[in-house]
Amino acid sequence: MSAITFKIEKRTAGSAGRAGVLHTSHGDIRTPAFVPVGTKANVKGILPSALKTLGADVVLANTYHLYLQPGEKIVQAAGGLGKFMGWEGPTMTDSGGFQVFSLGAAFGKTISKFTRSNLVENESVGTPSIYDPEVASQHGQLAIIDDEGVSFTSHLDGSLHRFTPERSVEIQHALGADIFFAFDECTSPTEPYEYQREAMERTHRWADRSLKAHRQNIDAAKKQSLFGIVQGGRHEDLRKESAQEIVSLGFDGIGIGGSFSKEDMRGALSAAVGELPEELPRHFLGIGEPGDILEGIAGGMDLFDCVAATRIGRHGSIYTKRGIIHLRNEKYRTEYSPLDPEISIPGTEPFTRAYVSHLARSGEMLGSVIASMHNAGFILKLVQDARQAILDGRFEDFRADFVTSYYG
RNA sequence: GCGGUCGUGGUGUAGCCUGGUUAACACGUCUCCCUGUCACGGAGAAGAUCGUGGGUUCAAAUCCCAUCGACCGCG
Repeated sequence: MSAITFKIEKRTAGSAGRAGVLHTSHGDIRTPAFVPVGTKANVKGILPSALKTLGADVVLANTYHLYLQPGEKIVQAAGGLGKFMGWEGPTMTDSGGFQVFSLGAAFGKTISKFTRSNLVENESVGTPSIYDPEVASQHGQLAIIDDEGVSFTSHLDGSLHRFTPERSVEIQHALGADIFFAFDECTSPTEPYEYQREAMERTHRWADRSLKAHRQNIDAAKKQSLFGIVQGGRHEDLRKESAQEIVSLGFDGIGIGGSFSKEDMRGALSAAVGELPEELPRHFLGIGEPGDILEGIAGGMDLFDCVAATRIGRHGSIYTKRGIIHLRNEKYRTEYSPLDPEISIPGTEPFTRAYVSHLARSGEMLGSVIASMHNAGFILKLVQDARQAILDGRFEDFRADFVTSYYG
């Protein structure tokens, strides 16, 4: 049994896309949907009320971060993630597995510089039992993967911690989101095929353990839904195999994980989606840029989360119908025009490029707030418009028009 | 008027005593990057002939003299 129900309302004609509604006890998520990321129980720079006005149905927080600070017990005592952060709608949590990747993303690329390090083991068999010390040290972190789980040091104080699939489920039960993810390993695209297979199979074992741990907690299983994650790197055969395996385990929804190059994304996605049953909601983890989201929608994905909107906004860049612009650039200092003359984002109407350029240059937090709101609103609207286009039977035209304008 | 301190990229400084490769650093500027988060992030670039004039020396930001300017103290 599942705590959510998913209904597909309309499919695209020339592609695998679909529009639907994902019902949760905290409200409906109209799909395709963009899920703003609120890692530490807040979408950086955007109040929940504003987020709602911008059109968000659901937000996603991170297990790794909330476990470290303030600790899942505090969130649980507050009444769960949604209550804690003042968000009344549906919520999701990521498993923390991605940190295994993000802490060691450059492993293999710069490994030659560290051959003297006794931290690097089993290099020849492609088993990075410890990830790149240089990258890790940027965060003051190390992560050690074994079949049981992953040991890692906190980026906050360097203390040692350990996640296993069971522990991740336990934490996510405490956080109490409507939808949460199984603990997985996200590999670097630079890893060889053998390692991609090894990591994928480990992720499958972890998925099975996650599901068992979830079902053991009767109360949580009634209220929360668990999504399994398909891995397999850029290899279509692995993606296919992973999708079959994850589906067979009986999750409430499917996440597509991984780190791709642009060229590999479409193939890996379609290979996986081809193995998925229609009725399960599909979440494309960490995607993405406007074009990638539309690609994902066409490929049959329903949910997307991504930090890019708020992150690039914080760093002074905004999406426009004509592509990304860097507001910190010299020329925008005196451009007294709307952030994007071709689109209206609720709450950002009064502000000009010159104004936000000034705020960004002077390090004012309001600049980050306005740009984050604009970008989140831009992506939310893009996905909403795409949804409407699917319902109206004109998705491919909509997509082509957008891409032509955005990517020139 | 006398004595002293100080003048180095846009800003603030280091280097000067013990002359010697492309004058260093921070911030700022310019450009790029950011896809299951890093708000105070990452990469690259441009930018000073060291106040001015003269002298010593193979060689001066560095030593000497003069001069201009800023500041401090004494009159």
